Amino acid sequence: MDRRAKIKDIALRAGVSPATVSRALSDSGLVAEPTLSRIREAAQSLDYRPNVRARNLRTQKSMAVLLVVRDVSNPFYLEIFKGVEATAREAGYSVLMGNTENHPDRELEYFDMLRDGHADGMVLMNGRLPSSHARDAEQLARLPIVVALEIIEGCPLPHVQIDNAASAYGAVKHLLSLGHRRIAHICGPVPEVMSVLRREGYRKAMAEAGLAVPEGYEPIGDYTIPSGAELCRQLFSRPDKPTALFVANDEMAFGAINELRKLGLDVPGDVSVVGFDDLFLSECFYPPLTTVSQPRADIGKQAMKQLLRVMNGDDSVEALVEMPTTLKIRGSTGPAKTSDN
Amino acid sequence: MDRRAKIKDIALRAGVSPATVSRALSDSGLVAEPTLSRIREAAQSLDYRPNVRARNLRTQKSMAVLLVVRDVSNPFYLEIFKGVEATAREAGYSVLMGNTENHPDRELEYFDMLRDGHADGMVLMNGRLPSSHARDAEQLARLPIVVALEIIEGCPLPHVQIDNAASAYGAVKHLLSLGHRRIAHICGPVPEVMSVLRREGYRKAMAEAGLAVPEGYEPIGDYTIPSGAELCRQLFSRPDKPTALFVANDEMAFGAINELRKLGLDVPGDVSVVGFDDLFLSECFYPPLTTVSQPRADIGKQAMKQLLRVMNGDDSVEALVEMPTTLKIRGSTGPAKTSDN
DNA sequence: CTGAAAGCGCTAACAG
DNA sequence: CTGTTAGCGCTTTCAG
Repeated sequence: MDRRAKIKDIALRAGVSPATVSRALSDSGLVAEPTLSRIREAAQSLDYRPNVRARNLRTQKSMAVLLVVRDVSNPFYLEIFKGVEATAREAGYSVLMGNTENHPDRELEYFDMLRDGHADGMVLMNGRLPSSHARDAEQLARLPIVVALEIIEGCPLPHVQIDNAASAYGAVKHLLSLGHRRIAHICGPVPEVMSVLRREGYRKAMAEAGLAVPEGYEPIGDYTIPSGAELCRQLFSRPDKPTALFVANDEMAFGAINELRKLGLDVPGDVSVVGFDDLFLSECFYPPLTTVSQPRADIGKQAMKQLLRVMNGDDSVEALVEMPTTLKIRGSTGPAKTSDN
Repeated sequence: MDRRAKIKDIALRAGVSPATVSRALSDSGLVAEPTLSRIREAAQSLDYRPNVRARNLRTQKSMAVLLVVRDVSNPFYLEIFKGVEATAREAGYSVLMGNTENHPDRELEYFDMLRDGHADGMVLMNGRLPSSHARDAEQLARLPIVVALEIIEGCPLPHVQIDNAASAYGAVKHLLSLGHRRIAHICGPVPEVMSVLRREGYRKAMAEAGLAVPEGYEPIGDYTIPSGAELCRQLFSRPDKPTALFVANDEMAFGAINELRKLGLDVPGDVSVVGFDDLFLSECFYPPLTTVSQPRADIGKQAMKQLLRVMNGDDSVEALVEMPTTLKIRGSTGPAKTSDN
């Protein structure tokens, strides 16, 4: 007996029809007791396992979801993976990794996978839609997709995100409260929404404090370490050097801090730095980075939860779930030197 | 026309049989030219996409592989994900995330998924087998599984790994060449093979240098930052404080360095530290960490390549692929103080 | 509560 | 080169 037992085999052994076996094994409650346990025993003794491919065809489901990111090797996603994976598992879904590398072709590919039945739903963290899909809002809204982390403007799909502007605002407020006045902002790749929003928060806090943002105080980076270093160097070659930096993500903040060290400037003695994201390692960096912490695992969980609702046709889907951030005040920020005020 | 076109629809429109359509669309080369393009056009105009679920059932394949790790949120895996994903994609496979959290139940679960046809193969980075499978080597060897990164002793499956002992040996040699004599080793969770091998490399280098390893110079950690900090503190409360540390992974090395800072010791001025793994951020850590760099993306690629061979019944599968490591010498190691010799 | 029958959409013999 | 036929293994009407 080498081949896998199928439902038919167990029907034969239990002396019932395949249909009954199917019903018994799916806990439908439609099978009576003497039969039920007979079937279960037969299944057990034959070491039966349902063939998912057959089931998938019949039910037109895959019990899998697609988790699409720009770059699987970005550490930022790690805990989101975990959150999504945990929630998906619980509901019986498995998770397919999608990696777009910011290629429009690949972005489209995952939409196709959805269409083709590779997966039943998708958590999209890609920040944009394939152009072919962006047009028709009606049709788009019907797709089983939840947008997480990133924000796609004017997109009718449910979103799970943080309040980027408010979080940035809070971070800058913190610097202000420490007495800083010359606060520069190393910005993300505008015009991406997320970067724009974080910059907005910065501007709002500055404006409220009655501070003008000097020309060139908002250089634009690309979220990478070298970019943070480079822009920091630029900023500190100015006559009006900042005493504090609000950096749009932690990686650029790392780059900036290392650059400051090279310039002989102490953090936070000479310059305070606030990041955004709270990466693994931001805490054990030296100095420990003050940063806006996103509840990444929860974002993953929420996104998957929403997606489950979408896939179940549950109408309690929320168009927008906003997750709270917290400013983690650590060692990279300190009071402004009084001479600098 | 709302419903998806199926092969039958396009057969109808092109005036051929479904079988011919299937052949045409799969580039089998069995369809002649006038027919071929007619079919392609029909498919195009109907916006046809094959239903993967039907195909999967028919072909008894899933065109998916399972990538099983202990903890998806461990940054170490990031580039491996990328390597596996890239190679899998190229071959038309998608990648399912598997996360065991070191639970035997979950480990088994993924083996079951393989059996059940969720995936056609598995890259196992879990370091052990479910007890139910460990017994029967014959049967195990027939499963489409490649073990990567971790080493499972006596397991007949193909492995893709690095030479842990030799890499550790090289790391310690580096410290020796800098004049260090009191070199301690913060060890991983023995008796796990990987930790044992790294310790072996350390011991070998020490022995060759004619140095005895003092009692307690090889404390055992669990690869986490706090564990590195704690063991470092212990080590430096001894009378015979080390002048150098070889730490079994980068995370514990981070913990150790932060602890040294707290103790008022300079790295590398007072103490040199070598890590293992070369994480994202090890380079931008302060001081930049000297560490053994594993070619993670390549490990992922190789593992997937081997798995493709296994799944294709290709007999060129190598039982063991050993990937080369390189010692990245950065700022956390320096010459021993002469007074310490 | 159980059985019979139909079919999900595709591919692969087997003929022609 | 193309058509016919027969399932892959399961679930789900529809009857009884």
